[in-house]
Amino acid sequence: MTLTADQKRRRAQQDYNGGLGLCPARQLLETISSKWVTLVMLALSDGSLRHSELRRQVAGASQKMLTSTLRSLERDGLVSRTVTSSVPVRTDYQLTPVGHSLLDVVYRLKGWAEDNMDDVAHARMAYDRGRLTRVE
Amino acid sequence: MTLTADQKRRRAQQDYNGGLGLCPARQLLETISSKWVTLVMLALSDGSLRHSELRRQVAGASQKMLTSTLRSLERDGLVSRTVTSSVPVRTDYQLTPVGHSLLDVVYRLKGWAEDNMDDVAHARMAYDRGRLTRVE
DNA sequence: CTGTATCCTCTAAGATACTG
DNA sequence: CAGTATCTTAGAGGATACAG
Repeated sequence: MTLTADQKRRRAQQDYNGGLGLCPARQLLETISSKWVTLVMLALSDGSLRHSELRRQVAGASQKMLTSTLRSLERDGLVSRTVTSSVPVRTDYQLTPVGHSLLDVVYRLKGWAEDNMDDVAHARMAYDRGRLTRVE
Repeated sequence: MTLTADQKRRRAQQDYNGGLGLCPARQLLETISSKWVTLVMLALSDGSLRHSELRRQVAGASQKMLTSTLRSLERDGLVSRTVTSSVPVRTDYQLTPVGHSLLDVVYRLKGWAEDNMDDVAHARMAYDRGRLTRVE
């Protein structure tokens, strides 16, 4: 059986989605690139916080996003959640050891970014300038 | 002037989008979490490749995505593009030094993922199991 | 206080077809 | 060979209202 290049590509696409898509590194990228994940983890870096405290500290996140971010972090075992059934309810969140180790990795990312994003920004400007002069 | 909590949150949202949204680390995350960026960079890690070679090596990427990924990498100065105006045209791509240094960071990410994503996967299963028994 | 549930919007990614 | 142009779609993120 002979496959066209296009068919091969589509099959590869399947492979990607079912195989590489499950690759650990890919999953990690998807986790930490979620909009609020790093900010929440950062907020929790020096201790546990209540939901309302997080809300204040990670200002800008809607309640829905804060909750869903926390849920996914909890699900991944990066954050632990402690509910105190008083009235009113009290909920505390804190990084697990795994969560802390991930935060270390995030700091490395941050380090590279701070060291190099200036260059990147300049490259972008140069590139865009080139495009403009060619277009106008 | 007094702001409601909601007004404060919305202002914070603005601040985020106009301020933190421009934070280097955030930009970096957005770059490398784009679906094909890491795969393309990986493919280019041991030398330059032509467009068609990349197409074969990064199987699964549509032509559009491959091109647009390459464009954004070029714009950021992570990849350089060399066009040879023969017939037919020949285009070669290779990582710049900055691109290589970013690849190093990506390898760190990959390392953490390989070391910890097992734990994460187990945490997920445990979490989901809990949810299920509660729901059923 | 801590959350769900609903609806809406916007954009990354993909399918497809065409050009120098 | 290398690339652009257009259309479509799935899902992340956000606004709002309600509930234990």
